[in-house]
Amino acid sequence: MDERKQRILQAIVQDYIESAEPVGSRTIARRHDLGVSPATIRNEMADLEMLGYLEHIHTSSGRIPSSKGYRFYVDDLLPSKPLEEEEKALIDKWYMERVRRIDEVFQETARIISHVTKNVSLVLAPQMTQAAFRCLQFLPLDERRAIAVIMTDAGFIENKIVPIPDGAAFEDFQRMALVINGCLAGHTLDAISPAVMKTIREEIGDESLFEAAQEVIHRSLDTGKRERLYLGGTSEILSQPEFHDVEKVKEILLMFEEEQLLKDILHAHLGEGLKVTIGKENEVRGMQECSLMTATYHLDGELLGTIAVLGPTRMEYGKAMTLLNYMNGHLADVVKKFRW
Amino acid sequence: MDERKQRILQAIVQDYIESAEPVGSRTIARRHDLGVSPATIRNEMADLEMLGYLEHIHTSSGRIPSSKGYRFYVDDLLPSKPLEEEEKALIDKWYMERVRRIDEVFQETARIISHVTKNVSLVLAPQMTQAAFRCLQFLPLDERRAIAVIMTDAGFIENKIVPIPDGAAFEDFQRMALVINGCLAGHTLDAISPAVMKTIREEIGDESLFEAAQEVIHRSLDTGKRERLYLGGTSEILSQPEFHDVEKVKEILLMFEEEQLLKDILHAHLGEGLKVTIGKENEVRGMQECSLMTATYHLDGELLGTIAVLGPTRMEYGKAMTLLNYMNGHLADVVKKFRW
DNA sequence: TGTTAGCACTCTTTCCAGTTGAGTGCTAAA
DNA sequence: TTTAGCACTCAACTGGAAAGAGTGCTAACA
Repeated sequence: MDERKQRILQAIVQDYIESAEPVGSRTIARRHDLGVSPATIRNEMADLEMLGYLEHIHTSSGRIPSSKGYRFYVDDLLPSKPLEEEEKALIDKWYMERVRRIDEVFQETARIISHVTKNVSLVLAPQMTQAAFRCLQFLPLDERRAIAVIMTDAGFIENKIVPIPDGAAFEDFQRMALVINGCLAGHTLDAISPAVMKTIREEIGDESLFEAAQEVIHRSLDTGKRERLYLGGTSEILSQPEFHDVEKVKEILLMFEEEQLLKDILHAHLGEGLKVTIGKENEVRGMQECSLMTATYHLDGELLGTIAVLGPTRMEYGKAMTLLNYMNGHLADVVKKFRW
Repeated sequence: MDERKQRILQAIVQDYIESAEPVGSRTIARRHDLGVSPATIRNEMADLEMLGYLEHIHTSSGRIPSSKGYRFYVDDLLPSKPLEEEEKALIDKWYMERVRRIDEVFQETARIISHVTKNVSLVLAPQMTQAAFRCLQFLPLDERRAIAVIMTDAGFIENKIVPIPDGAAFEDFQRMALVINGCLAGHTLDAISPAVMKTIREEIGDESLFEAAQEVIHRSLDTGKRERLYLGGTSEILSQPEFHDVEKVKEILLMFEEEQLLKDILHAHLGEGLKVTIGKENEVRGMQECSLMTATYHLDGELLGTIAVLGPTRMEYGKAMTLLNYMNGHLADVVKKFRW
């Protein structure tokens, strides 16, 4: 793979991303100053096809990049350009204007990403399991019920109604809260071991009270695992010529409805930094003609969540990468602002 | 509009709903036992077109119903049939299997409606403004902050972090909670008047404390107004031949992204019972080739929210109406089960 | 007088053949 | 090694012909 081949591949990928039409040797020669004639380019293209970087619909059509071609382009040929200052300012402005509560941060992030990249965006919001348990408190509701309020370090508060077992009083619950807080404070929720639970059981003593406690803790774990997913710009993707076929649109919309599937996909990329999965590299049916770019964002070293761009393989990788890299670092600042 | 015309109109609408093709006199004569020849039907069709119930694409095409035609069909010709017992059982099963928390009730309702009708469903979940304020409590968070927990009769609990003003202590907040609970208990949130606020101000005495209280109350009002909207089956609509054109799909998907617009539309129908808005009767651009069927559900006489079916004008009105009527009565029961 | 059969007419859809144009692959010359 | 030239391929477009569905009108019929 000599340098000229690389330049030609780069030219083809860029032209194809722009035009969505198979590109021919003549077009490349005219639009890019490679200093060689179309015939030479044709020879190189034949080689590139042999090597698996390009594809051919039929004998007399131009070339389009294969998944392998995009992969090489993304890994080695992508011209990097930082985000414009004014774009950064605009993004800050959007956050300022439209976000009032912490969960709106993610909604707005999804909006921004889809708006800038003209593709679908996905934002997986922090899961409580990664955040440390902070404290649990009970509030009296009526004679037979109490409200459990559970807080974590990441700024999330959950609540649940618990029935007070016969023979117990609200005061027992308050005592129980002390025990639980003593044992669990600082633990991440998925680090709560059976041994710790056993200690709690012994300290509480009463079996029916412990069952209530267990339910609360179980619930907080359960809620924690329920990561939230925000989708943006599902209609943007329809502007792309590859989605002019309604059947394909349907397939992808159907995928968007399967929230758990999307969460699992994003979850699998958690902690991997910026990663691009191109075309057939995607295992999920319905995404084989798409590329997915994911990035994980952090806050003070603690894993927070995943942001992603989903578009046709012919997406503007450079732009998407630039934006995700920026949001990656920026999102932590925004979250901090809307934290406690 | 004699009876024969009505039967012919009914036959045309039904056939068109089924086939999505303009229907001709011969088809009607063959498929429906009207006892007259195609020629007679042609004459009647010409009359119906004159009266505005039918439309004509070009000289030699069959007829399709106009908005007026659908309107007459829905109002006067719709054959009513109750939901099958087994369908009811299936719906109950779905709720049982998939719903764990109160907000999942609405998500699942949307799923069920879209699944049964093969159209898009919209569910506007209860707004707190309609629910009565139950009580407010504070929990200590640290020296300078407290957590406010607000509960309403409808089973919703919201929380918010409030800073404790300099010079005040957590105990002042507890005193404040007593005052607020005394003044607001039983009020619906939108019935909290300036006069009541003034009383609270006087009873609290301290200005900075009152400001904190005001913020909490304002926040609970604010959250209350944020009705939640659940969408289901956006991909279903693509199976309909009228959405084979990607431009139309895009237009409607774009509408789905404007959550506030959808909320406003559903909100406008709140309290009107079962209502059908057909084709051009819809004022919103992008919905002019669709019909929207809405129904409001109640719980113990208290307004809860709106459920709706959105589909092409050629939707199966009978089925949708049957289902909405059933869900209408049924949803209250389900909500009750998942309430406190 | 309402109903029906017959027929001419309209318009869409489908098919086919011919043409155009973009693009390739190969060969031979520079 | 590069390039010009040329034959070849294939998709996309064009125009016309034929088929088919359906209408509207007229005249006959019960």
